[in-house]
Amino acid sequence: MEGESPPPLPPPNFFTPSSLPSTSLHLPSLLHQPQQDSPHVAPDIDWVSLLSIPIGFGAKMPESATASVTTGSVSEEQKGTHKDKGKIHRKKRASRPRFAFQTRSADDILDDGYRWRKYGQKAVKNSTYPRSYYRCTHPTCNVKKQVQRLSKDTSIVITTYEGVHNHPCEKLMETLSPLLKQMQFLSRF
DNA sequence: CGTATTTGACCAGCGC
DNA sequence: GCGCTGGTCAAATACG
Repeated sequence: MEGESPPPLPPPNFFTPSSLPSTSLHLPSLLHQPQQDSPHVAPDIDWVSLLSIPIGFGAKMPESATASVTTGSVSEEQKGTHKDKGKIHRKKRASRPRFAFQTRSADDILDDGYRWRKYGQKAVKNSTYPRSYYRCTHPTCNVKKQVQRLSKDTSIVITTYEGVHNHPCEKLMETLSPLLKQMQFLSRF
């Protein structure tokens, strides 16, 4: 199946309101990241286009939140990782929409409203901390993300998303529905 | 008991 | 061609 949308940019709608409490996203001086690893870091981000995606709600970013984005060329193919009795083989480094950003948080996992299941962890070169691999738990969504703490600045966490969610954010719905109800109620007056 | 995480092994890509 | 490294699987384990 090729359910996912090929457009080479739209990221999922992270930074949902519900994600804010646990993570502070203010890192003014981090834009010049030493890009030691895979993710290339763009010095500037067009959050408007990033957030105005069709899926979900296009959540708002905190005013001065910073992030590093990297996008890759899309090549839909690695779709169904062939499973072969326990041994799968991904084709090449198939690139899908990909972007990384940094957050300052004591917590490795930032709550972006989606549910993630950890499927691996690896020690990486040039980094004191291991990289963790997560996959979206939604059955039809195979978005992945990698989370790695910066060895230089242990308060910084680099999160790399790969792919685009093809489903709404449940948690966000949960969080917002009472709010919406309240708004509707209030708007009657 | 069902679901999520941990962890070691396996495999493919890439550089030398 | 070989070795290194990163990415993924899956069994075992932990947790609610």
